[in-house]
Formats: sequence, C-alpha cells, structure tokens
Amino acid sequence: MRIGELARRTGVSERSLRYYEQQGLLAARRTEGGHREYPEAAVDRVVHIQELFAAGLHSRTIYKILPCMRDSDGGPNEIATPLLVEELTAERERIDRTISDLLRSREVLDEVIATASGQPPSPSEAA
Amino acid sequence: MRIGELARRTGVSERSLRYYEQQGLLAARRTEGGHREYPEAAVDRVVHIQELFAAGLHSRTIYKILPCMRDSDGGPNEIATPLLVEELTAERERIDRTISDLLRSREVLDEVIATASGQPPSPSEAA
DNA sequence: CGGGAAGCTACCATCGGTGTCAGGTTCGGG
DNA sequence: CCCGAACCTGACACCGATGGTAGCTTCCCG
Repeated sequence: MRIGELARRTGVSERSLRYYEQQGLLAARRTEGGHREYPEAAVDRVVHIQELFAAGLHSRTIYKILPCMRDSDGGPNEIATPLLVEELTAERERIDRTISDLLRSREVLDEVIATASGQPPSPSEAA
Repeated sequence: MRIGELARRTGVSERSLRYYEQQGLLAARRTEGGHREYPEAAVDRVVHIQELFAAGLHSRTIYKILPCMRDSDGGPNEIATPLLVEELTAERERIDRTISDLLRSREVLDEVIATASGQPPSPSEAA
C-alpha cells in the first residue's frame, strides 16, 4: 500500500511515517517513480512504533529494539546484546517511575474532582 | 529559606524554581535587596508541582489546580469550577491512556530482555 | 568594611516528534 | 493524452520545561 493508506489505517500522519523511515524504523520499497510502497505488515509495525513512542522511548532506542521484537515483521528475531539489555533495563526503570508518578497524580486529580463534586475526599459515589 | 536551600532540599534546579514563580506556581516574599524568601511549606509545594509536571500536566493546568489541592500551604482550599473539573477529567483520561501505553511497552521491553537472557517467552522453537 | 558566595534579571539554546508550506514529480482514471 | 489527486524532498516552526551564560547586585562572615 502507499503512504496515504497507511496513514489512514494507522492514524499516524504521513509526515510521521516519513520521519520513521528517516530514523530507520520503517522500511519501504519504492516504485519506479519513487513513491513508497508498504507491505501489509507495516500496519502492525507502525502500531508498535507508536506504542514505544507513547512510552517515551526515543527513536534511536526504538531503532535498536525493533529487530529484537517478536513478529516485528513475521521473520525471526535478533537477540539483544548485553549493552542493549542494560539500556532497556534502565528504560524499564524509568517507565516504572513514570507509572508511579502518574498513579500518584491521578489520585491528586481524583481528589480535586471529588471535592468539587461535593464529596469530601472519600471515593464512594459519583454524580 | 532562600532559593539555594530550596533547590537543594527539593532536588529542583534554581532555574526551575524561578520558572515556577514566573508561571505563578510558587510565590516568594522578597528581601529588601530582592532575594526570594520561601516559607517551609514551599518544599512540599515544589514536590507537588514536580509530581504534576512528571505526570505530563502543563504549568497552566497546574496553576489552576494548585489552589484546589489540600494542604497546598496548609490553608483552606478553593473548589474547582465545573469547567476545571471537566478539564481535569480529560486530563485524567489522558493519564489513564498513558499508563496503559507504559504498561504495554514495559511488557515489550520485558520480553526483549527475557529473550536476551536466554529465556525464550514460549519454549517451543529455539533457533 | 572587604570580599567571596549566593541571588538577580534577561536572553538564547536544546530536544524530538510533529505540523505545515512550497515547489516539483508521479500516478492513474476518463 | 490530460488533469487532478497523491506523492516526493527540503526547509522552517513549534511546544515547554530546563540548562547555561553574562553582567550586575546583595548578603553575610571574618
């Protein structure tokens, strides 16, 4: 498929898809005239990429782990090097901290919301 | 206390503390000569601010919810307006989505790490 | 009172994914 | 063949918290 369809099907802008390619995250064959031609598997791959971006990983990190993921494009996988594993472990810890922050902040929001709803901070009923 | 001590005690840079003030998040009395003078409660407040920043809230949003938080500086609180509640609810949903993304991405990382550690996720085929 | 530590303001830089525009080329149905 | 839709490359802008520098002032201990 071409870039327009891929964008539509993934909800990712064409701009971003080209950026992913530039970062080495997403390969594409080219037509004679230079237009990108994506395989079906590209849809899943873009979804994966989006997830990792959403988790705050940098494109360079994603670049390194993509070949180590299962079913990244159906083929067999590479194995992460010890160095990469170390990096991913650090990333994992960062994610854990972020989740903790989010949970705590969500509680704060809930408290403010509950208070405004006339319920002093003990979550029982919602209006 | 002055800004240096507050920075030390909260782990937040002086630069950021001045930024918080500029954004209306953190008030400070001034000495004759113009130096900032913070009360003890500022430490807690900065911690709160950091948590909310860490959760991805913008300073403008933090500005609006700070007066609605308990013990923000020990005094009585304002009650969030319906409009603010709506905004906070949206923010809450965003946080929920972010947490989901993080959990999923963490699983991905764990899988890659586990695979590299010699433990294939499903011991059916070993290449 | 002198001098070094600490503060002040103001400004510019950075990061990185994404939006957007401009100007040109390719594609493909009618 | 023609033309509009789709695509191409390249460049610039943005967001927003934070880092850093420069040049000057204030603070406070000795």
